[in-house]
Amino acid sequence: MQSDDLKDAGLKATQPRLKILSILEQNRDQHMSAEDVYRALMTAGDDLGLATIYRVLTQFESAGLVIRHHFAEGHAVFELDSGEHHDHIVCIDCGRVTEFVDSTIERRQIRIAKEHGFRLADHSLVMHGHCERKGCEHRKR
Amino acid sequence: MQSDDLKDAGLKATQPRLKILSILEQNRDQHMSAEDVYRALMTAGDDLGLATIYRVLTQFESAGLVIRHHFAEGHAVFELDSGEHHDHIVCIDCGRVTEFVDSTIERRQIRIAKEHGFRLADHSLVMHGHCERKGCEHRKR
DNA sequence: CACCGAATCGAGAGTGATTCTCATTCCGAT
DNA sequence: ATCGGAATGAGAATCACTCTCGATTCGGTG
Repeated sequence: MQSDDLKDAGLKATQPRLKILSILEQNRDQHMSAEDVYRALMTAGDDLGLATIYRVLTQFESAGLVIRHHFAEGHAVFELDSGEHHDHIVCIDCGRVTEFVDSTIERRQIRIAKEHGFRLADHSLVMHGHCERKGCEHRKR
Repeated sequence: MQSDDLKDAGLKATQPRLKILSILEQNRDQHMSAEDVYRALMTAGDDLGLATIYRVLTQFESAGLVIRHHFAEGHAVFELDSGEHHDHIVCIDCGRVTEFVDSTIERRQIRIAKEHGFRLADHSLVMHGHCERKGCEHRKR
């Protein structure tokens, strides 16, 4: 049950938190901004304050439930933390996000960090390109 | 002469642009935010408007004179474009930025993009870690 | 080297995303 | 059911940045 997920994460199981978690689970395959979550809740008939959404998403991040990304500048997007690290390719034209993992790159990073006197804690690799998917119009922005 | 650099980039050699370029050259080893540039100019006795700095930095970026990065969320930082692509490691504790290039990673990225149906245009790899440099206190945030 | 139209500036208002404040409401251990 | 601390919501505030527009500066021209 979801309320247990929250308890396990050390958070009280409040209505707003349950609803936000539920929206994120219903959109596992997407990266949602706070605004996206807000709109999804409105559509579902739940009227939470935007401030609450920002606050809760940040708590979820601290608790390790979600990961925050900054693909586009301007606003952050969130995804449930699947536990498996991965990097992203974002289509410059349509914004679609594809995930991938590459062990060669992962290994090289650790080595490079070490060579430069760093203990690697974390990294963010975002590639930008043009996807060949049909429906992606390479629309000029 | 600097005014020629601007002319070559297709920009009129105005005082504000010359001064901003000069500040960036004096800080080649740093990544400066618009605010940093603003303060450096103030300190040097030049009182430009913040709006001008943002505008000029954006023009410099379009002209290929500088590169804009988003290491920390919140604000962008700029560095003169050396012409050689590189990625970054940022120390979580002291904020120091180290640059590196790794051809293995560069090659893998192109291949991965292709495998996923993308034509790679660009990428951003930022690693975060703890540097071992003395003076870096691992000070808690 | 003074002139003039176009490009550029600066100050301040405006914007979008996010955070803060604080009075009110909700959880959950007792 | 009760109570105290945690959480929420509305709106103000903040932050980084962009826009607007009247004033100023460039630099090619005569």
